[in-house]
Amino acid sequence: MFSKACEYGIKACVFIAQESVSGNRVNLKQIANSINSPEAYTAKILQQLVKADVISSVKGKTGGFTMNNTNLENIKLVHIIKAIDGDGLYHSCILGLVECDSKKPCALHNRIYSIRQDLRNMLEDTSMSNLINDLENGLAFLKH
Amino acid sequence: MFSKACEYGIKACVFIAQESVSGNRVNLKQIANSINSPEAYTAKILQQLVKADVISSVKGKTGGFTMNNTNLENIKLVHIIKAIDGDGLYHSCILGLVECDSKKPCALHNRIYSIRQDLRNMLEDTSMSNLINDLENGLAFLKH
DNA sequence: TATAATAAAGATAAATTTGTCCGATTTAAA
DNA sequence: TTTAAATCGGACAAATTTATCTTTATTATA
Repeated sequence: MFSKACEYGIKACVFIAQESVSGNRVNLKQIANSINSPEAYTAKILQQLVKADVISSVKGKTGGFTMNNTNLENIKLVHIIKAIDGDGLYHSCILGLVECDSKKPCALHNRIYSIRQDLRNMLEDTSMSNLINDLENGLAFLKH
Repeated sequence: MFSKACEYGIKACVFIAQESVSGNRVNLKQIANSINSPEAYTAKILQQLVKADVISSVKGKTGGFTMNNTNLENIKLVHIIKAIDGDGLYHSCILGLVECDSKKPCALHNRIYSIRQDLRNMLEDTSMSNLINDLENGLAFLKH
């Protein structure tokens, strides 16, 4: 459903957000460690997220990554996913037709429509603060 | 969401099913043409579907592919998808955790759960006959 | 100022997915 | 019996995704 890169990106963001709340800036090694991801590849993904303004970075010694923690309820899953995978997940035709809409639907268009809509709503509604809450309460995990 | 191979597989099956109803056996060229897919690659996918008993094939001149048309309401989307992509779509963790269930959920587990369940139900409920109906009535298309 | 730790950037490599090609086998029909 | 049209199977190639390596730029601190 998501690319591997996107999976890493989401987990990294949640971790960064969580640490940002506690006032901590975290570096690549800490991130990769906390989400169980390959370090160098994770670095590439973090760069994409910095460019997309989802997270911010500080170079140099004591540098690392943070999220503006006055804004965590405005950073939604959809922002991360768009930055990495684009918005094909609920925009492009599920059967790959170039032209597919309610006027000229593919064979699955109507059957997948509401499911995709639900997915879209979830991704647009779920914020970093929402996700952190579950984590803090031990209701969810970023690694096993 | 689906792999390219799976997209082709679904479209091919619907086309084959539709022709089977009319008593027609169809060959690779007709299939690739009707769903706008690369011929040789489509051949590979059809082989997988034959092995998985989703479709059947006849070799030699006048050979081709058919579906048992007394059984079209029992062939569901899920059978095609399992044969090509496996059942990861609603079985494996959306964030890639090896261990992820209601007892130890990933950060998105609960938020994606019902959406995946809806997807699963749709794939398990939608049969070839269902899909053919829409096609026959001009309510859906396999190519643009 | 020198050093060490960090992110950024670019090149490369490995793995997977997508796609092509060709020969073997099968079968209907000329 | 030959030929032509079809699936099958294996090898190969291209494209994309995932992952690594190396160098450069930046910055805090000893």
